[in-house]
Amino acid sequence: MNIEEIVKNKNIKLTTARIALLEILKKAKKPLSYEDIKSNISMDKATFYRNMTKFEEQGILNSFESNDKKRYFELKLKPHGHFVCIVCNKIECLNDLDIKLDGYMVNNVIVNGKCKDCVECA
Amino acid sequence: MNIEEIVKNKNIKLTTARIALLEILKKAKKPLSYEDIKSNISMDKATFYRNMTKFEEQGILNSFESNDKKRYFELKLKPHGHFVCIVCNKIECLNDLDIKLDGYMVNNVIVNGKCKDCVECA
DNA sequence: CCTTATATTGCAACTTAGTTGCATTTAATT
DNA sequence: AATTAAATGCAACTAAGTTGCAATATAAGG
Repeated sequence: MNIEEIVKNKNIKLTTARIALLEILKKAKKPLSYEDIKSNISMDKATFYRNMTKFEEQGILNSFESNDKKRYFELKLKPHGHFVCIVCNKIECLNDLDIKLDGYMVNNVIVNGKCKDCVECA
Repeated sequence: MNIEEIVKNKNIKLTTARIALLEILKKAKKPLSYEDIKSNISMDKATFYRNMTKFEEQGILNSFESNDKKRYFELKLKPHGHFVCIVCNKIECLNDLDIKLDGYMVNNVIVNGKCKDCVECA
């Protein structure tokens, strides 16, 4: 899935900033925060957050607050859940987690707890 | 389950502030933020957050960041998941959601999406 | 019941992820 | 190329949560 397909039929102007963001998000195998990618882009954080809001409004990505008080963003390519470790804040994708709730629209499932590494070191 | 049972065998000094907090959390049928309860208590927010951290360290409660950038706290009485609406930020308890992951310790499951009301109004 | 050691509290100052206003620049359209 | 609406960068701001420190309350021992 290339960038053109992602933004097809969306109300999105394709600026260089947005293409750079979408490329990075597409390559990432997990949700990213502004902190994660700011060294890879030359873009004000206001622009970053405004673009993320726009992408989310247009249904291109999902976002959620993690336990480190940061917002994480991920393209809506293949739906899957996420595990967030309350000790080390690591985020892992959970591909075998499919939750449906009648009458609700489910965007993202987040499981909070201790990851394998942090369970062992407890 | 009364307050004495909750703090039994925990390293917790029972101050009036803590008793008030535990009473409020026990009565609540859903996770609460500082914002939610500050009008019901006379307590500095530093004291509030330090006590929540202490309670969590002692395994008395779980906490998580919601999509409104606030931290929510709930006593660990009966394990259950939570639905968080990305539109209206409402939090609902999901009592029929039981997720286990091999090797991980699961504390709290959060489902992000649109609640029944916000799906209808979309 | 009074004293003492230790934990807890309140205050105020601070931290930091994210937001907003505004002037400037860029993209899409004619 | 000119027009127009949207996007960008900057700097100032917002607000949830944290920290240092002096004052206070708690639990334990005499």
